[in-house]
Amino acid sequence: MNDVKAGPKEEWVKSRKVRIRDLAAELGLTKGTVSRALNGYEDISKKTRKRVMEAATKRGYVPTTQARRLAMGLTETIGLVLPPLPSQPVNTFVSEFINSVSAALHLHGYDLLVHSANSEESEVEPYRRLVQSRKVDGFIIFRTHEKDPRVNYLLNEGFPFVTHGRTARMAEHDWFDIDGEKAFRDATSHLIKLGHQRIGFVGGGREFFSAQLRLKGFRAKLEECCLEKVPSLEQPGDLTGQGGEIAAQNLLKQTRPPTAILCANDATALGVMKAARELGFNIPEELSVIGYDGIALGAYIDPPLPTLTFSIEESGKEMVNLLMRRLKNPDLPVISKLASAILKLRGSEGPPSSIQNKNMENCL
Amino acid sequence: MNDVKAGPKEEWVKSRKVRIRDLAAELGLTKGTVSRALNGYEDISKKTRKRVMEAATKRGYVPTTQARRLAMGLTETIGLVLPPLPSQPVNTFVSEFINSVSAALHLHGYDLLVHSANSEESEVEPYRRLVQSRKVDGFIIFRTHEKDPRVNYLLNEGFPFVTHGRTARMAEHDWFDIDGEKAFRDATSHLIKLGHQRIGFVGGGREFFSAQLRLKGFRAKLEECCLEKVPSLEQPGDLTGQGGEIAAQNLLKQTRPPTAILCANDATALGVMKAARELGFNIPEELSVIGYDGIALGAYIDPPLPTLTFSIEESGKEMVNLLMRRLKNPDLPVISKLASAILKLRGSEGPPSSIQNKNMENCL
DNA sequence: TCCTTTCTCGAAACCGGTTTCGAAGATTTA
DNA sequence: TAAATCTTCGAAACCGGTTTCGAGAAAGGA
Repeated sequence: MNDVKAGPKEEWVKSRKVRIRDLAAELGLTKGTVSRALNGYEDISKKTRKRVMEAATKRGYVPTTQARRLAMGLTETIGLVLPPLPSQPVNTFVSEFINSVSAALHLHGYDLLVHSANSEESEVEPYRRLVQSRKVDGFIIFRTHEKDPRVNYLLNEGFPFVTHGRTARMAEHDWFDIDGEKAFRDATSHLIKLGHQRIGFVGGGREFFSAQLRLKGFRAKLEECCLEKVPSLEQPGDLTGQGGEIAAQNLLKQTRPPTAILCANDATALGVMKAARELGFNIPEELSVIGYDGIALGAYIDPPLPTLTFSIEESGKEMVNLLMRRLKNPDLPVISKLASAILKLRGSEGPPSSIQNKNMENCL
Repeated sequence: MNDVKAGPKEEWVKSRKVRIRDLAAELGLTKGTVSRALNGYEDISKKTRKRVMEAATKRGYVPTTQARRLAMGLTETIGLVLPPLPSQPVNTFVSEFINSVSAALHLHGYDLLVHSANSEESEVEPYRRLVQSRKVDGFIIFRTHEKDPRVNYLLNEGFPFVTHGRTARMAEHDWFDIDGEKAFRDATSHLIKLGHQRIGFVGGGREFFSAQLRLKGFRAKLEECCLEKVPSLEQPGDLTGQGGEIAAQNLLKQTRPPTAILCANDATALGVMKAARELGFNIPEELSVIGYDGIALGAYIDPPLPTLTFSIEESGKEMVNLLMRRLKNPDLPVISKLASAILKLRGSEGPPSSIQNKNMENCL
């Protein structure tokens, strides 16, 4: 009776997986009963439940996920679409983030589906495909833009998602973010305390909201400390090393170059340091540089790179929590979580060579 | 008739997705006919096919993947289990690799399921779960060990997979690898040509087969050039920066320290450079260091880190090709592909300070 | 002893598709 | 004009599970 349509019995017993109907037939029960026994329904006698569970263990029965999910009308899968990687990725954020998200999802019985974005098509296309084919129940989005087409699309569809980073429509969706504004206020404050008064800033592209906020924090602290805002000390960047090099040249070739430079990320900071060396600036004696991302490698270079760092593991966990909450009850009000980055000094940021320390103590 | 059990019609028309039976009802056909029309069966009249396809487009019908896969008895999904990340990941291999694998799979209509390994349980456990629950059709495995329990398990199950890296049982499974042995012969050769005669080596842990092969290449070239093999110049490492620091101390505190050090990866190399600086060695004047991995960051440090690099994108593509071939026909003979790493000099490896160049030209 | 309640399980529908089979109707052939 | 063949589609089984409903048996109460 078990013999479905396979060849000799000995063969398929090993190769063919045992399905619920095999188990049912073996036990003289129907598959409905077996299913309920295994899923803890109350209307199954203890005796039968025990028989079923023992047989299931013995035969190594594990329900086929596809079938179970179809029957239950859910996918238990979350999508994560990798944005186009920079041609020379330097930070390990993506892999750590995937790792942490995946681990957190696993605790909830969810799987992580990772897609890559095809640079030739629209940014939302992968999302559209995943939504339409109903492969996922929700999305984890990171590296948000201020006006993010992915966010617009999903909001319009009413499809659940959580972003890592804020957007222009952050009031309408759950998000998790690092308080980059505060982080850059802190970093700026630290530099001012050291005596720096001409501080350069290399940004990260207008499209990334987070980069904007970092700039905002920088400016806020300058103003708070009554330091003059010098437009030429704010250089655009693109979150790459090359962008950092170019920006650094623009900064350091000025007649009064900055004595410290704050960078929107570590890749940029590395580019800045390279350009500074090439222009003959000693770091940190003549120039202090601070990055953002907390790349581990920063500790190994000479001089070590001070950076703003945060817990990627926490980011992943929190985002999964937000998403699970949303999936459980789509009508809950939007919530968000802001975590803070901490300034990881590595002993290589110093006071400016010529300290002209106006009395600023009261300001800090 | 379309009204299933949702509320007012206006509402569900937008929210509820259209299923094949809706389409069928709308067209006055059965779902079997609609399915065949959409899937290009020959027994559907051109007229009907056109009607069906137009309606499908208009209503935005996309078959639910879960259901299709269940009916067709396949998952079209490949699993990738992230090995426990080092506490301080330095290279971006993982994210680039995932990106490339995912893109390549997508071309074949396959999805990528990324799982993270729980360090508390056995390494094969995630694989076992994915196999048993039939969530995937095959695996992409990387960072192989010589005796790899994952490989053993999957071979025993007869489950399709491809590894990035060789194993003790490489004759039994498809694999892709970088020819690390040749890479290290090349790097060693390059150093010898520059005049180095005492070359140190920092390995990468016995468990990784690839690290072993790199050592093998190093030794082979030494022998080929009739250079004495000095055991104390071969230091174990663990592929981390800290490991590199320790190894470098062991090497450089010797009475006759090496004039060049080859490292099993870039993280190690960075640790070596850090320790060397702290011990007062000038790089590259007194010590040349070469790494392996091709991290982008290596170009930004001072001095730049020479490294052995390879195309991660190609790795991903090739592995997917191997796996797709295997899935299409499980009985094909095992094949493998070996790609080569190239020595990426960055202008910071030099001759030893005191060149005692024996005549070695004939040897190279 | 008979009726009601509670336990336990079988039967069948369902999830949303695919695929096989066969029966009409249309077309060609004899 | 009847028979044979071809087109085209409906009906139904199937993939491997879950869940609802109701029936029969066992237990409890009057």
